[in-house]
Amino acid sequence: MANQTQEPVEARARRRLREIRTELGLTLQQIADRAHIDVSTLSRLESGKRRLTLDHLPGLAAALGVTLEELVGPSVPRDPRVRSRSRTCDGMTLWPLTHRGPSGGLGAYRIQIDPGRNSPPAQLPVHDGEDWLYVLDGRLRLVLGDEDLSVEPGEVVQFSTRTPHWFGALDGPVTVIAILGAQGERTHLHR
Amino acid sequence: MANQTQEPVEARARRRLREIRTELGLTLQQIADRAHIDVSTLSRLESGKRRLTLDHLPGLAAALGVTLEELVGPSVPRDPRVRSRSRTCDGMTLWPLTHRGPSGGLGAYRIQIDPGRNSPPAQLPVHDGEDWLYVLDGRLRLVLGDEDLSVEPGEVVQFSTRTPHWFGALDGPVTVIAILGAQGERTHLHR
DNA sequence: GGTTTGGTTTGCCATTCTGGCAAATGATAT
DNA sequence: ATATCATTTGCCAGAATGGCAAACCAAACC
Repeated sequence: MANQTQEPVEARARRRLREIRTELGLTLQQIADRAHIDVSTLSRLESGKRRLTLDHLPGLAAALGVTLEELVGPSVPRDPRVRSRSRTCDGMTLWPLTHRGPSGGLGAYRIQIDPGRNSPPAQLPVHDGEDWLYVLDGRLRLVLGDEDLSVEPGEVVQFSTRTPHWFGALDGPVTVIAILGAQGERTHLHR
Repeated sequence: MANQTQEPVEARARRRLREIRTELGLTLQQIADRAHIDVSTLSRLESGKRRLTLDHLPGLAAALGVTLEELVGPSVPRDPRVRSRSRTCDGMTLWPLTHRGPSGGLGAYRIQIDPGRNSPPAQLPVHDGEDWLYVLDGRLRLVLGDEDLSVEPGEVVQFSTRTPHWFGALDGPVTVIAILGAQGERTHLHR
């Protein structure tokens, strides 16, 4: 056999496949469609009942929004630590990344946005401060005043929260890193 | 087929296999032996008459003395937008994520740390401000005063830059999102 | 020329694996 | 209980596998 003393690359890739998919809250069907393979095939790939080949990788990596290396590479899995302290509201799950430190009303979060959070309320919140977002996975829909933007993975937006604003999912789950300035309660509605 | 619009990963791996082997002046037999596979199999792998699977890779990479990544190659790079404005220094590549805005001396970066940047200088920098790091990939080595920490993907660290500090790679390339406060030039060395 | 000597490719074939549909099973919500 | 969605499994004709031995191909050397 080709792989004896070494690590089981294929098995690990399989495990990550499932890990990442479930973390993103996606179904076999969704990924299978995006990767142009059959659901049953994907099921068997993940569960080890079918050989995962090299040419499966690009499609699957793209479908999951990760790099090829994240599937085959030797790097460690993801954040079990941050996981426990999450809270959910308004179709988003927030993992606080900062210990509420001396730096005042500023918070950093890893935010997982539900595909369902895809249209803004009639009135957009306005408050003091500045928000900063970095999109890790998925496409973010950002409404800023009159503008309705789409933000792609790897892109960044930064804006004053005095502008009426809202963000959500464009067409699937989204993961962002967010620095939210002035998390205060003095949030007003607008228009 | 699993791979249509994407690139032919398997074909590329095959090509590299042969390229590297011939460049090293090694024979099929030698590599086959080291990788514990049959010569005929290796021949067919290289010439595309047999499917190259994930579990072939570690053995072959080891036999050729290259990393797994060198065979499966650089994945499609993300974020072409941010990519162009990078700058490199001290074994790190920085992609600015903030437009130097009104928020003063605060900068957000996506930082790629070279595996070579793995040991701190004799004197650690000290300056005003606060740094915040979120590890995306790889393991970060963080030296903070007397502590020598390892930070895993998904984990976060936040510290005052008045503490003597340094960060680099632990055992491979690292990608982090960093918010560096007070990027000022008034950096001093310590001890 | 003809032969020798690596190096590489191919014939063979019992066994295993593949892909993709449809149907079964599991899990949740109503 | 029932409807709905997600995941797993049965099926099976056709394709791929592995590994031995034989064939092929060059280049070097009588």
